[in-house]
Amino acid sequence: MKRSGRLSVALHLLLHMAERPDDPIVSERLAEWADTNPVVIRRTFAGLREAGIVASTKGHGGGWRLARAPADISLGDIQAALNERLLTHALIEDTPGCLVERAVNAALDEAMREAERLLHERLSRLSLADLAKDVAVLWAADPRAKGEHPHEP
Amino acid sequence: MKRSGRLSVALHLLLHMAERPDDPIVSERLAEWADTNPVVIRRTFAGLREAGIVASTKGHGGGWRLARAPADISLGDIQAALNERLLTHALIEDTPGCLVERAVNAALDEAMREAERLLHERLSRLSLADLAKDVAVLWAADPRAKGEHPHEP
DNA sequence: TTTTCATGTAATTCTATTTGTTACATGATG
DNA sequence: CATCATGTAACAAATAGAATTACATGAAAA
Repeated sequence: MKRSGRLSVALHLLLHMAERPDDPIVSERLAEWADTNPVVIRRTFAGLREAGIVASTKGHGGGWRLARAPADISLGDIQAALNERLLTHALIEDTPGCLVERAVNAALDEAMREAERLLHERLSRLSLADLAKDVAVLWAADPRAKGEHPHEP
Repeated sequence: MKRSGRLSVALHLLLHMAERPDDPIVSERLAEWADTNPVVIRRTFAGLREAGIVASTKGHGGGWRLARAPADISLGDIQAALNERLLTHALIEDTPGCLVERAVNAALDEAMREAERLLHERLSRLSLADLAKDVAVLWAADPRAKGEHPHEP
């Protein structure tokens, strides 16, 4: 597989950041957790910073932390901040002269937009705090699984 | 742009094939219309043939034609036959040990599946005949536009 | 103030996916 | 049997995304 995608990676890391709101985490550590490169983290998180979801500080003791409470950060916010394309939007070209192409584009575009709208609404109804609760439920159901966590001390 | 995508290309060509159900169209001509290569057409249409949407014949007078009436071919059928991925399905990995990753995957997967289901239902409610009707409406609204069609004799 | 640590970002390389191309086999028609 | 068309495999090219390198900026500690 490997179908990571920025949204899932960001969610994973943000949830870990939410576990310890007080100490910032450096890009290098986040990169280890996500099995990627620190620069990729900075690039990805740049959008989150602009959206006011995370804040970064330089120098000693610096790193990344959440800028708002987990309950105030929806998955929709995160998705929008990353502007990752979740749907393909398979249109033919900008302004086709062919009437058939125009009709195809119109139909597909409308269907895609509707699906996109649904997806965004659904993601907007979930917050980081909700997901953290899901994690707690999983943990209660299978306490041993916490040990399987590959990146805890 | 150039965001073609197999679905939009296939729809475009199928609609043109629906205009003249009686004479098969060769891959080379379809390729010209879609501004691509004949082999790409054959590859794309192979899925449609397996799904019983189109039929191909070899030799003189051969080519591609619709295998069913346009009213019996839904956009959902076509999309399924092409198995083009319209949504990104951004999951982390197959079976993550980390509970956080599992919770993220569960939430995203459910949202994605719902959007996918909606999209497929919506596409399944539209047939090629419906789109052909849309084309007719466009033509009535702007009769000159038929002349802009780049691939008519 | 100088060193160290961390982010910010541009530029480049790597890699995986998709698309396009070539070549040739198979089958149907005249 | 010559021609036309699909069917496919194999390969090349283009693309997009990710990873890497390099260096600048700023903050804390020494």
